[in-house]
Amino acid sequence: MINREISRLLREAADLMEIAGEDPFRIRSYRRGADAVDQCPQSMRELAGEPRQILALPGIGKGLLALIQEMLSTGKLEQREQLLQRYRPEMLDLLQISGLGPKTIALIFEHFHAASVDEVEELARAGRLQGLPRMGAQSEAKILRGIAAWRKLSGRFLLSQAESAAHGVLDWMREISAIAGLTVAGSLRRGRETIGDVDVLAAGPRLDGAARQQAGEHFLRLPGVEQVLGQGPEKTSVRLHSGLQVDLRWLDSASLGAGLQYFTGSQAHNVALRGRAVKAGLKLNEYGLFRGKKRIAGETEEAIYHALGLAWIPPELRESCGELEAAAAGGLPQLLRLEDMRGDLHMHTVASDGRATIEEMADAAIARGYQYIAITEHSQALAMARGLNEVRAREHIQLIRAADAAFRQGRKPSAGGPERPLRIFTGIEVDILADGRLDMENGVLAEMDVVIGSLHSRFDLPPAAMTERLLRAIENPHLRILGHLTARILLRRAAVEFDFEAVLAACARAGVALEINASPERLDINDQHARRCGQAGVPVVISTDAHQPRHLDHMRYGVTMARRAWLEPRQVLNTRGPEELLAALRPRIET
DNA sequence: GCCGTTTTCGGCCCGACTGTTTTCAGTCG
Repeated sequence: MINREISRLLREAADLMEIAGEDPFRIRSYRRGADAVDQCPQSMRELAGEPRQILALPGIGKGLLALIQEMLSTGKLEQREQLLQRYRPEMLDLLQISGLGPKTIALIFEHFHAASVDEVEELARAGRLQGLPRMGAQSEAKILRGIAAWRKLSGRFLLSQAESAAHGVLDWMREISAIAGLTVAGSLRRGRETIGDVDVLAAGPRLDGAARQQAGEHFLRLPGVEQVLGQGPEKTSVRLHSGLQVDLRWLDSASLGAGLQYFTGSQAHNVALRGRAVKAGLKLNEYGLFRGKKRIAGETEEAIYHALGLAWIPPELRESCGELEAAAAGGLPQLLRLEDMRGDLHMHTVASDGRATIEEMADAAIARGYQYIAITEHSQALAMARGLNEVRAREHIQLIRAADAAFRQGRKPSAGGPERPLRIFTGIEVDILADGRLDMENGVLAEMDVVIGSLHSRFDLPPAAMTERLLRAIENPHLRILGHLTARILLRRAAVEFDFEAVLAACARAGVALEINASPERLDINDQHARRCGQAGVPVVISTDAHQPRHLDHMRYGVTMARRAWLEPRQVLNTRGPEELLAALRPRIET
C-alpha cells in the first residue's frame, strides 16, 4: 500500500465523518494527517518498523499512527468501512458538487435514502428536495447547476495529477532495459488543463514479442494499478486507484516519430495534417508518411512536418487553431519558455495562509534565478486564510520593505545559499467583493507595488452582475492585476460566467493586466481566454500563488498555458526586468 | 485527533454571502 492510497482512505474517512456530523476538529486532523503522509518523501511501508519516524511527521500522533499501521497490515481502514456500511460509497461523489455540503447530503440521505448523484438529481428535478427544512426552489436549482458542472468534468484529471502519474509510469518502465525510448503523448504532451487518460509510448530496437510480453507484465505490476482494462501486443491499458486510465503502447523505431505525432493529436490537428498530406499525394498514418508504399518519413516528428512543407509545430499548438497555416508561412510564434520568466508576482507567507517566511520565499526565488518577487497576502475578506486588515497590511509592508532592503543588496539574512540580488515588492491579493468594491482602503492600496484583485465568493452571480462586478473593480485606479479570473476553480466548480470581451476591453483601457494563475489546482483563465488577451493587447502576468517555496515550481504549468495561448515573451510582463515591470504595472498611478 | 504544554486539557482559521428565515444554518474559501 503506497502513501497515496493511505492518504486517500484517510480523506474518504474524513469526508464520511463530516456527513456523519462528527467532531470537525477530529475530521480536520484526519485531513492534516493525510497531507502529512502525502508529503512524506519516504513510504509508510518503509517506515513501518520505525514508528517514531512516523510520529515525527507534523499532524500525526498516536491515533493516526495506529490507523496507518492498520492500513499497512490489513489494506483497509475499519472506520471507513463502517461508515460505508452505514451510508454508501457513491456519497463521496456528492461532496464534489458545488452547493452540496455534508449537512445537506446527510439530510437528503435521511429523508430519501438517496446517495448517488443520479438519485439526488432525480429528486431535485421532481422538486422533492424543496420539502426539506431550509430548502427552497433556489437551493434546488443551485444543486442542479452544481450537478451539471460536475458531470462536465468528472472523469477528467488535472494536468498536474496526470503528469505525476505519468512520471511514475516512466520511472517504473525504465527498469526494463530493452526499452530505449519512453515518452508521453496525448493531451498530456499538449499540456491541456485537464486530461482524460495518459498515453505512454515505448520503443526499443530489441523489443521483440517476448521482450514486449515481459515488459507488459512489468507494466501490470505498476504500483497503484486497480484494474487491467486490456492487454495485447500493441497496447496495454490499466486503470489506477485514482481512476486515471493509463495506456502503454509499443512502437517500432522506424515509426517512432509517426507514432508520437499520431498519438499526440489532437484529433482535429491530425485530420488537418492528413488532409495536407493527401493534397501532396502522400499518406500519413501512425506508421509514417508514405508516397505509395515507400516510407519517406517516420523516425522523427520533425522529418514528417518538414516533408509536408511545415516547420515542426510545438505540441501545445496542435489544436487546429491556425497552427498549420502559421507553420506553412513561417509564422509560428516564438513561444514563451520557462527560462524567460524573471519573477513571480503572487505568493503568500505565514502572515496569511502561507507556510514559509518572506525570507524563505525569497531564498527559493533566488534559487530559481528570479530577479524579483511580490509578497501578496490575502485581504481580510478571506478570513479563513487569516487575511490582512488595513492595520496588519501596513505593518506587513514594513516587513517586506525591510526584507527588500536586505535582499536587493545581494545579502541574505540567513546563512548559505546563492548571493544574488532580489527585489521584493510589496503587494496584496485583495478580494473583489460581490458589489465590485475592493476589500481594502485605497490609502493602503496606494502603498502597494502589486495589487491583485481576486474573486473568492459569489462565483454563481448571473453573467451581467458578474460583469458589472469586475468592471467596477477595474475602475479602481489601484488595481494592477485582475487575478484568479475564475473560468473554473478546481475541477468541481462551474464556470464563472461574464462578458469576457467587455472585461478585456476595460482592462486594455485601464492598463490592468490579467493573471494566469499557475497553481495546478486552479484552472483560472483558460488558454482560449489567454489567447484573446494576447490578441486584444492586454498584458498578462503568470504567477504561481505559492503558499510554500516548492510551489514556485508551478510556474511551468502557467508557462504551458501561455504557450497554448500562443503568447510570446513580450506579452508577459514578468519576463521583464524589475524597473520595466513596475513601470508597466503602474501606468495609471504615476502618469 | 493533534498539539503544547502552566503535564491534563483547552484550543484548534473565521468572515462573506445565500436562502431561508423573523435570527441563523449551511457552504465556501
